[in-house]
Amino acid sequence: MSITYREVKADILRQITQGTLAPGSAMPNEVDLAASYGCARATVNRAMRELADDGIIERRRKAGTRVRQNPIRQVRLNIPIVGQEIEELGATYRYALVHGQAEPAPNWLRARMALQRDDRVLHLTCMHYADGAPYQHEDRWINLSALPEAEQHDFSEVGPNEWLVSTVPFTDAQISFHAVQADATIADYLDCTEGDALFQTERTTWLEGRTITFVQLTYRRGHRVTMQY
Amino acid sequence: MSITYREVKADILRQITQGTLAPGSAMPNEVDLAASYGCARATVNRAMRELADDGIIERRRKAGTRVRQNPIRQVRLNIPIVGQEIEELGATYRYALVHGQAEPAPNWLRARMALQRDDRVLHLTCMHYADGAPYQHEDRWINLSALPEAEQHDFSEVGPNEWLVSTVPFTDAQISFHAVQADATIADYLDCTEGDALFQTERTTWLEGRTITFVQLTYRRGHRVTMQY
DNA sequence: TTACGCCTTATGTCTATATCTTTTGAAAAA
DNA sequence: TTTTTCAAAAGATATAGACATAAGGCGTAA
Repeated sequence: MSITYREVKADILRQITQGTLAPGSAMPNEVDLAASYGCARATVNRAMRELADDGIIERRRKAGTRVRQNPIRQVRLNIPIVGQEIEELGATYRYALVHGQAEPAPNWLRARMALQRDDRVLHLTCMHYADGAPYQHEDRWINLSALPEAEQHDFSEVGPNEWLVSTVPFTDAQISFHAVQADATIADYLDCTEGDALFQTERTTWLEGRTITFVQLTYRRGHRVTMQY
Repeated sequence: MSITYREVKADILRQITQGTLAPGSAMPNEVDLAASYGCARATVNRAMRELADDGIIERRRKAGTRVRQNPIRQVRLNIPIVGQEIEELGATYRYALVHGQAEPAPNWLRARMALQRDDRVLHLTCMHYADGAPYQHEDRWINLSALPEAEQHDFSEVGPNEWLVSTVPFTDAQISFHAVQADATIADYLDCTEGDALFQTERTTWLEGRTITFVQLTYRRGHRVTMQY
């Protein structure tokens, strides 16, 4: 077999990292590269397409391909559901429903979830434990107009996150990470001190333009999200 | 022209989201799909490959392709350098070097950066401002054994991050996000109250197995990292 | 029954060629 | 000079056919 697209990709990357192909410089076109590697143009194309996707090079029709001045640094971040996250740590997962009640949406939440004036929400408060110790506090609101079956569902055994991903998979979401100070309630749940700095994730989820759910996930003290690139 | 791989991808995705193809179910093989779409196998292959890459379907040689039971939720997170980040907010960026000194690596850092006993590091403390207000505090250590030219460089005008990405692009890195409480020093720099919960990023960067730099980036109060998927 | 190894099959990849689309730069028109 | 138009260039994508590779499953031998 002749040269593979992986080898072409690796060779081009090597030339870039070793400085043979300088940042900002133009690269030969696909036809010429294919000729010099002695392979088909499609093979070069795939290698170049992946490098562009990785943020290493920049491609423009007619203008050609050039090495990016500064490579785009990007990571892929998996968003696991908390049970899996805990079990991957090698710990035992336990879930508890703290509180669940259907109620009219408060104003701040109506704005946040883009709800109508009379929309009702299911407010759930849950705890997730790793090896018996508090791991994550979940404060969730589900839009009952968009997902009425949530009101009948029993969340005492299975967490709302798990139920939602199996009931409405393939949603869109916006996620945000930030830091919050533990208030007395959260400190109590997460077994930490009031005022502690905690890592919090907020997530709003849509299905076909309708807001399904908004959730605040507050992690135990010292939680980290790590990534490689 | 006949059907495109994008259309095939969109159609398969539609079937999955609409439930025609149930989660966990096996899909027809590429040859059959190509026949039913009236296109080449390569076209179907690209559509399916991208769906697999998106975490929607699962492919295994011989075993075939099936719809994932729970789609993998993943986001792509760009790691901008702080100047760009601030300018994208529409604010004016200003940089200041607070402190810079070459010194022997303290023990905790030696462990963290996997340094030898006698390795020296350049310790830099910098501030980044958006429209004149504190935005980010940078505490950085550069391994002088790996990057001796850093010692001669003047970091009073251009931040170490910018200098590093142009001097040693194409590095590997591990990033971590977490929350910290502002101590008196940080509170002073970031113009917040001691004890405030702040978002912090830590990053260790390698080049060919050697640790280049370790940095702690502490953001102003209320900083958020947001993503879509 | 169990373990090993072959056969088949589905995906993975390459080739060679062709057409489509976007974009740039130059020529032509105002 | 400025604007419009157009052709060429380069990447984007499609096709048909071929071979490569991994792995499930079955048959055979221990």
